[in-house]
Parts: sequence; structure tokens; C-alpha cells
Amino acid sequence: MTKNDQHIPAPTIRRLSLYLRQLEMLWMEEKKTVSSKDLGKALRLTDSQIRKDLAYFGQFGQPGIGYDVGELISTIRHILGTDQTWNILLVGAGNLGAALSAYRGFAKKGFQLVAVFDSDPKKIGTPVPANRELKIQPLTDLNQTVRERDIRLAINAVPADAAQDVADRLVAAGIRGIFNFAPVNLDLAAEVPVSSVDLAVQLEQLSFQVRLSAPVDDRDQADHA
Amino acid sequence: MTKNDQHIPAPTIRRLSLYLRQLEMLWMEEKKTVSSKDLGKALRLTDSQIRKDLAYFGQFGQPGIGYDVGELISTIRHILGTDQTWNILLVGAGNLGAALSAYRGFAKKGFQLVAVFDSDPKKIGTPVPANRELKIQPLTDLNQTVRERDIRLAINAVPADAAQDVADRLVAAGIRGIFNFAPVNLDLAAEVPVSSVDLAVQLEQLSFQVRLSAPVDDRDQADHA
DNA sequence: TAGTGTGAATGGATTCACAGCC
DNA sequence: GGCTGTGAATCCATTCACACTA
Repeated sequence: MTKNDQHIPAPTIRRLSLYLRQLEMLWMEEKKTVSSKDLGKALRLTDSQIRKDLAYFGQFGQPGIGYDVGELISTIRHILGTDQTWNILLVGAGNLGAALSAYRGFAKKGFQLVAVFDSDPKKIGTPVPANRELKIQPLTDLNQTVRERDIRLAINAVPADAAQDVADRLVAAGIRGIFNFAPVNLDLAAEVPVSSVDLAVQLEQLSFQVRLSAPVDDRDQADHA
Repeated sequence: MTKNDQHIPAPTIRRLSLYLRQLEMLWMEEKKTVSSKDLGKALRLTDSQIRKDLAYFGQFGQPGIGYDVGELISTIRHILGTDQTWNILLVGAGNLGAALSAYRGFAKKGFQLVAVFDSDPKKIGTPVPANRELKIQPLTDLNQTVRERDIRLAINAVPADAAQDVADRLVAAGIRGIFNFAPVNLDLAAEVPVSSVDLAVQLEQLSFQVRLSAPVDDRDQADHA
């Protein structure tokens, strides 16, 4: 599928998801084609960057016209692997876990939550809020469920001190990729990709950027914007 | 504070947060010093990268010894701006908002949630779950509350179709940085930094990486790992 | 005319390699 | 011996510029 298996830059892959999101919006608005310039304006990227990114995977554009929105959506979905449905599981039925299991955005992209696990004996067997077909399972079910439901991706939403242990068990059970919410560095075999979101770290990054643009320093607020 | 206001690469800033997280762990374990090599091993980075990152801000290391853990923690906190407390607010008291308002990790890093807003009239005035001191406020309170509580950062956890409107109102109210959970590109003035987390996009990225390392293609699973 | 695809040029970030210090 | 700080070299990603096409 890719043009001849050269190496594709990681930033390109990240942007592909953004292109897709924007293209899906255009599709809703019944736009049939879009140029790299227009896409770039919406996403604050240069047009040449978009063309180069897409060119890694083939030639989809029509000179003078632009890209076909529908075709490009299918293509990017295929590249990213979301043209098929992925079964996913969730470990950790706390506050965050509950919110994630209720989130509709996953299913919209083809990620189907098919199992929820927790280590708290009091929670085992209780239904998952906002997804009444699922019951919370014990971690001892992990291997069997992963095999039976052909699950490749897992969301890890347990507290920091349990995260590494849970991650190890996920990998042992056959999980191939982990979406990690615990504020720790998971130490896993390199073949198991990990995508981490550390909520507090993100805020920290914001606070830095805010201070850059607003040199408040050690004094009280100076309100000359 | 920085060594003479040269430009600091964005990736360096991102890594600073990871260094800090790791250093705080070492601090718990009562490690007094750490070398760039050790830090690098834990975070899967090269030692020279860590030294270069830190050198942007001054000279903290001792040749032959390494870096003083406690001192480096204070320094990075100061650089990132988290040596002081930031008041933050949250808009959107749905599932995700509830989980975020219950999250302890923010306070641990010095981010104090002091107000929660929602547009649903039925929710106005009800207490915030897991934070009984706060009551959900209407968006019309925004300007006043931001001013009175000196809030600079906002978490935007409203549905996609409301996100841009809410973001505009946040900026108008004086918010300086937005942590955005809606799966849309916010179009804001460049001076207002935005840090976005799109949960579905992250899973998409994972699915791509999994397919890279596990060429399953269009056939059934091939189980020669 | 409007817009793609792509080699060449540029710009940034990472790694190397080593002088200097504990 | 162990480790930092930093110029130089390398590597990688982005942007430029233009031939080419509808």
C-alpha cells in the first residue's frame, strides 16, 4: 500500500489523524474536493507539508482540482487501520474509567469497547455505567477474554502505582498496544506501542506557554496586554 | 533565569515535564543524585539529549557526580511555572468533566480547580461530584469569576459542537491557555496557547503503530510473533 | 488558471566526541 | 573513573520552487 516502504516520519502519522478529522468535517458539509492550501489554512499548516505527507502513500490529488474528500477519507482510514473495527478493553473502573467507557467518540472511529476490568472485588460483576451490556470483570479473566474477543488494544486507566503491573499483564495476555493514562513511564518491550496521556503534564506544558506569552514573572499581574 | 534568552526547542519543553516526573519518583526513593545516563535509560532517551536540554537553562550538574535531584526538581518546576499555584476552571460537567474534576493529579502539581461551568440549566447550582465545595455555575458567570479568582487556565470538556463557542468565551473572559478535550481544531488568536487531547485520535495512532509492528494486513491473524 | 508531486535547499534537533572537572 | 557542558557533525523534517497536469 505505501509507495515503496520507505520510512514514514512520525510527525506525518500524527498529522494524518488531523487531516482525517478535518476531512470528515468537510464531508459533513458536502464538500467534494479540497486543496492542500485550504486544508492547510484550516489546520495552520503549510500546503507543501500536506502534499508531502500524502505523497508518502501514493498520488491522490488532481492537479488543478485538489483531493477528492471521500476518497482521501477512505485512504487515510486504511493507512491508519481504522477502516476496520478494533475491539478494545479498559482496565480501571474508577472516575476516569467510567468517563472513558461512556465516551461515544471511540465507537464513531471504529473502536468497540467489549470488556472492562477492575481489581476491586466489590466492583466485579456490576454493570458498567453507560454501557449496560458489559459487566466489570476480574483481571484473572484477562487472558481468556483477550483471546476470545480478539482484542488488540487496551486502555489503562488504573492509578499510577498499579499501572506497570497491569501493563505487564496486558502484554502477557496478548495485547498489542496500550493507551495509558497513568502518570508513569511504562517499561515494556519495544514491540508494544504505548500512547500516553498525562493530564497534569499537559497542564504543565500549558502553564509554561502561558508564561512565555505573558511575562508575569515574580511580580503581581501586569495588565498591559 | 534562562541562560540568555535564546530560543528553546519545543521538544525540550515537552521532555522537561518527563524529567520532572521521573525526578519526583527518584525523590520518593530518596535518591540524592542522578546522572544523565541513568535518567536517559529510564526514559529511553540519550544522555546527551538530557544534558543539552538542561544546559539551555543553566549549569546544574556536577562532573563526576551528576545532578542533584532536589535541586533539579525545583529548577524545572520554576522553569515550567509550577512552583506557584495556578487556579483553573472547567467547562462541561458531563462524564468527562466529572472525571476531570475528581482527578487528584492536578492539585498535586499545583493546579487548583476553583470553578466549574455548564450550560445545562438543570445542572446549575448543583454541587460538583467529588468536590463538594464547588457548585456548577452558568457560563454567564465566566467573566466575573475569572477576574475575581485570577484564573488563567481553563479545561474545555464540552461536546465538539460547543467547543469553539466556549473557547471564544473563555478567551473573551481573560483565560490565557486552554486545555481542550473536544475533537476539533480550535481557531483562536495565536497568543492563546491550546493543548489538545483527542482520545479517539490517540487510539487511531496506536492502531497504526500496532499494524506496523504486526503486519496482519487483509488476512486473518498470523500468529508467528 | 489552479493545484499536484517532488528534488533541492533550508532549518532544527539529535547525536557525537571530547575538553574540562570532581 | 565517572560525568558534565558544548561545539561540530549528522540526521531528519519542513519549506521552496518549479515542472507538469487537468
